[in-house]
Parts: sequence; C-alpha cells; structure tokens
Amino acid sequence: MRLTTKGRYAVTAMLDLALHSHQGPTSLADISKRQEISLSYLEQLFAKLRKHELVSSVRGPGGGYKLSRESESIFIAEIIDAVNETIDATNCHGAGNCHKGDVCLTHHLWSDLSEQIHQFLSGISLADLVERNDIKAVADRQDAQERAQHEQVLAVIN
Amino acid sequence: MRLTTKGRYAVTAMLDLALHSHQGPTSLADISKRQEISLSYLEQLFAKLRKHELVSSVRGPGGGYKLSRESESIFIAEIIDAVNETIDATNCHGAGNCHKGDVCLTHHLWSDLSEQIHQFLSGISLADLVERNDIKAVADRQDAQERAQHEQVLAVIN
DNA sequence: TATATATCCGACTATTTTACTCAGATATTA
DNA sequence: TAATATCTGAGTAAAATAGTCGGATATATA
Repeated sequence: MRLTTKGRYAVTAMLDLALHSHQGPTSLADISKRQEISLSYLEQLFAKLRKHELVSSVRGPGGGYKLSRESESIFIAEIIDAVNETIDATNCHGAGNCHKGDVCLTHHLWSDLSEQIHQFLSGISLADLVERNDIKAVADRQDAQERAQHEQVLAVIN
Repeated sequence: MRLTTKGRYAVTAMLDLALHSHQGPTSLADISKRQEISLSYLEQLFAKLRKHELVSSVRGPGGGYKLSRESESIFIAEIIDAVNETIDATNCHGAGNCHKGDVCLTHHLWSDLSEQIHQFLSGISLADLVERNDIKAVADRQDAQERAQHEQVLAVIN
C-alpha cells in the first residue's frame, strides 16, 4: 500500500477544484500556483482523474477542469484509487496466493487493514472536507495570499 | 505513508516467532525457510527490531531470537514503526508546515487517517493474531509442510 | 483569421526507496 | 577448534516517485 505525495496531490487538487467550483472551470495553472504543485505533474494526474471520470475538461481560454459529479458524491478513496493503483495493503492484491500459492501468515491482517482504510476514505466526500472548519480556514488563508500576490503584480505593472 | 513488503515481512517474522516461542529461541534460518524471506534481509530487519527492543538475541549454536516481551503486549503498529520510519500519512510528518510554513489544505485529513490506522494497528497484538482461527490454519499448514520437507531430506540421506 | 490560452500526449530523467546480496567480524556452544 | 548463529557495513539492481520537456490540439476572443 502506498500513500505518497502523488495521492495527496490528487486529493489536494480535487479539493481545490471543489472549493472554487462556483467560479466556472478552474485551470491547472491556478491550482499549480495556489497549491505549489508543478503544472506538468498536475497534467499527468488529471489525465488519470479524467480517465476515471472524476473530472471533465474545457479546452481553450477560460477553460480548465471541473468536477464531473457534485462534490457530495466524490469520495477520497476514489481519488486515490484513480492515481495510485490501489489502497490494498496485501502483497497479493487480494488474490490470496502470497505464500507458495496459498495465503501467507499475515494475509488476513492486511486484508482487514485494507478494508478499514477503504471504509474510512470512502466515507469522506469532497463536500465533507469543504465543510470542515479547519479546512475552510486554510482555504481562506490561501485565497487571501493569492489576492495579495495579485495586487503586488498590479502594483509592479503600474 | 508506506506499507510495503518490508513492514509485512517484519510482522510475518514476528508472528512466526510468537508461534514458535514455546521451543526456545528461533533462528532466522528457520524463519527464512518457513516464510520464504531472504536470510540477509531478515538480519537487517531484526537489527531494527532489536534496536527497538521488540526482540532479544541469543548468539551461537542453538541460538536465535525471542520476543523481548510477552506476545500480548507487542502490537502490530510497533513492529511497523520499528522497520518503516512511521505510519504517519501526512507529508510533513505531523509538523504542520506542509504548505509555505503552514498546514496544507489536506493536512487534517491525512492526520485523521494516520490516527485511524494507528488505532487499528495498535489494537492488535501478536497474541491476538496467534489466537485467530484463520491464522492458526495457515500456521498448521506451514508446519506440516516443514515436517514433510524434513522427512524428505532424511529419506535422501538414508 | 491570428493569437493567446488551455488542455492533451508521450518520452525522458533524476532521485529515492525497496529489496535484496556479499563479505566478513564476533560470540557461543559442543 | 569447529560449527553455528548473530552482527555489521557496504554495495547494487529494479522499481516507483516526482518530476521535466517539447510539442500537438482545441477554442475563445480580438
């Protein structure tokens, strides 16, 4: 099982999308700036998210990505599944042939753990995260930073 | 967060130790044969397990490793912690400085997930696993295989 | 219709981690 | 003293991660 930057980036980007969903499609360039994730890397991740029909794209100026469903019915487990192969903790990916063609000594333990993690992460939707106060606070801070940067750019130009 | 072969090997080896604890210290060579884990790799893992005082060693012939505590008070989370750095799912390892010196958008989610996994894995002791019927069945099968192999060796010698 | 903006796509690469191997030192029992 | 084991450190192949780079394609707008 893996939970690395890749899965975290994907969830972060999807949450950023959910937070800004009211203002039309969001470009990866915007997400890249706000969340400090390389644009090219985001493109790779969104190719996978699009294949799994979690987002849809609008090409051209003013375009970007939007959630392909309402945020209430997009669950964290789906996002991680889309970019990482799986959140399965067993070595045999559930096949049960991990030791000489049969289950290994600890197969059932990892199987239980996988179930536990999967239940936890598929019980949380993007909408749930958007509603959380601790996350709202972080989002507000990030938006304020973005506006401040924008004003600085304007000041330099004028 | 990672849960790969390394952590699984460590738990499997510790469980093997618990299952054979009544017959004195168990050599890594025995575990290597039963669980099909490379001896040299086991040596590396047990160096860490020993540093974390989960096992103690007896050198010389007839020696091997034994649990340094009773199996009731050795928990799976400890074993994984000992060989993997951590089972923390956050990028900042709990420090809260994952985004421009502050917490990132999804910090609290990963923090909650880590807590969830940690609670699950520290609620399970080696003794719990030894008592599980599905695991007993696997252990019995492995012991039977070992005896059969042993008899084959004897037959070849004689 | 030109231009800028954005998604799309594939190939390539540096770094890190995993999962080992190997050589040998050290301790202990018989 | 010989065999058995733990110990230790260094090295290494393969895989995954975390990107970069160059360019093609679609589309809104001036």
